[in-house]
Amino acid sequence: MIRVTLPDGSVRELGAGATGSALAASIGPGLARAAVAISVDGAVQDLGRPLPDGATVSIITERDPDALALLRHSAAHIMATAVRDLFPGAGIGFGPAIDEGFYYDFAVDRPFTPEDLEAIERRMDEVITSDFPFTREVVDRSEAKRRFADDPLKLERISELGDDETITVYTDGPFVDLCRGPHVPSTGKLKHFKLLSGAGAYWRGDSSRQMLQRIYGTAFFRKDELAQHLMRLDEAKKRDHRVLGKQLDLFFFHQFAPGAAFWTDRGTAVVNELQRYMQQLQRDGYHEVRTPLMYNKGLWEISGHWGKYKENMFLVHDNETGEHDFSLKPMNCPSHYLMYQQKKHSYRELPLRYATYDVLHRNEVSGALSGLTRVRQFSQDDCHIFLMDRQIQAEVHRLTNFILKYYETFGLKATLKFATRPEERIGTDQMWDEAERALRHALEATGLPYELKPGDGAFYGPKIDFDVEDAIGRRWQLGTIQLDYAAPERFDLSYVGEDNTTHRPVVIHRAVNGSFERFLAILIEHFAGAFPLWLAPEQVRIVPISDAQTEAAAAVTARMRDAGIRAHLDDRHETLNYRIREGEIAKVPYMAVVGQREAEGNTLAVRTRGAGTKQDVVAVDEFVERLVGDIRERRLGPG
RNA sequence: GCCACUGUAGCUCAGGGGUAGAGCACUCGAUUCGUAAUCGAGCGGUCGUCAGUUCAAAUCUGACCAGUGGCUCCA
Repeated sequence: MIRVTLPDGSVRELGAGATGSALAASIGPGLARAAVAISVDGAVQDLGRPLPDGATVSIITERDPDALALLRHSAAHIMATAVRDLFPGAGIGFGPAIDEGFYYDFAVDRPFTPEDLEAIERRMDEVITSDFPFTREVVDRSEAKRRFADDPLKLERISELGDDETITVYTDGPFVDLCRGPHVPSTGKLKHFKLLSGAGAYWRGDSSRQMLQRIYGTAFFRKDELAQHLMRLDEAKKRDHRVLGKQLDLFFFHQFAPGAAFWTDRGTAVVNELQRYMQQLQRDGYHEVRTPLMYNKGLWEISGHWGKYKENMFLVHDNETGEHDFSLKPMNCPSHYLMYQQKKHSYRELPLRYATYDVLHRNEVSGALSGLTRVRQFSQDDCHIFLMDRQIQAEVHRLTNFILKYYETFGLKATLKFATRPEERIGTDQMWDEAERALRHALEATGLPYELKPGDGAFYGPKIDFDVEDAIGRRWQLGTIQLDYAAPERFDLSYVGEDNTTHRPVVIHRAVNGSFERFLAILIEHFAGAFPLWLAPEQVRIVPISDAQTEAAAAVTARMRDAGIRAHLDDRHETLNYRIREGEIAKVPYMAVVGQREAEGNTLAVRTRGAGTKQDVVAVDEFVERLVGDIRERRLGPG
């Protein structure tokens, strides 16, 4: 007899050697059906394993957050089962559950085609129908090596396992895999899955190692969840900023300038608007500066970039020395330090905030480039703040509020991450204690929840990162507040304190957008191209019904432009329907139609984006006033 | 950088060893219209670049350029 304690505190007696499945069955048939695994003293394990006496257990069902990862891991095994069947001799790499599904890497002699994926899916269906149980077996090292003698990838993994680790092997039907587990009880548990794509992936992510073929897939417990996930992927595709950017005529790329965007007049209007907003927010207490884009290597030697970051810098050839002694700047920080060094600073000036929008270049490897999200040329809303230790808390508090307010303007919900001292770091423990304490206090003052990332800080100081969630639930890391104790040392920065002696300031690196390029990519996808009025490249399109109203419509357009509104007149000799359609496709927030009635009455028939034929006849004055107000307040909408 | 795929008109795409196709856009003409495509005509391409194979290459081969997906969320 054994006794186990359930989550509600009750104790159950079971026969010796009773398994999780037996426990579930003893509680009820519904639970037995819904059970996928069991937590024993906090560790998740297979239902089929015997329960130890005296354990505290809880049955894990589909509703449990851990259950999905388990299902997906099992799905990866089922996929491998199918692949091994269709591609005998395929080597088996890693096959974990990931955030949105699972993958498995295979050593095969050719990449998988879309047809292969379909065939694998069909074979998986058969494996599922067979409802093979997942069985666990503990083996010793030599037995493990014997079992996987024909698979060098697995042998490599086995040789790395520590002597104190239990080596386990899982079998489902014909497929045997080295695996830590746990798994769902049988292959039949997998009902709703889809293979999504195949791609090359290095063994262990190391580009000097063998290239494997990876298959990505996803799986859910419920059919509607899978359908919803697939719909979300589809929605993300539709919102792709690269597609919308072309459609809305915002920017383009050219093969002669890989990784650097060309901004059209429309795109430039949006970027300018973003920068103007940032400038407005930074009117008080910030010094906007401009510094050179290109520097002699001497600067990079001091900053440490020449040693550690050279690979990512664009070096420039100097005709006089014949050497590549110059580099385009990949970051603004050193420029700001040089600017700080130019004068002697009093403690009274601190915190001193230098803000800039300078263009930066980073030589990303060609394969990493992607639309506006990974580029080689970009500009940041960068700011470096020089301050005293005791000012850190107040400054971080101020910055955090600033950043959150900014995101709120776009309807982006932010979450915070707090990264503390890493293993490899500079500075004393006392300094880190103080820095982390100050950051944490500032964080807590916001009243927002934050995630702790121990050991994730920079070597030169702790940091706060800001993640935002967009309209379709995707997360992006954007802003950052980083404390830096190293740079002031390297650049010998100082200020004169109240005591009339020299002190070392601390530097805070702060970015809100990250880069304008990437932020705009996120905004395009977040708004699906339908920018709020204040950001829209074209805010109003004025559409006269016939030539008789062209003059009146032109007068309205001029009137709006005078009021600072980006208004365009569409007096082409096309039908009204045609022009309305084009305006809708261009996602212009408002179309103001001028017919005879409007021209005579000094009104506009306003069509609001997304509102269809529902129109709103308003006086020109009133409409202009309304738009100017909405733009000034940077209201979200319309739509 | 590495692997796979892709590159045909301004855009989206079809075709494919024997003189380049469609729709939209653009130009011109007609239409002057009340809220998502009026009709007709016309213009437009060294088929990403450079080599090679071939009687013949947009098509096959190679190199290069560019784009797309991916390159440990650890058995």
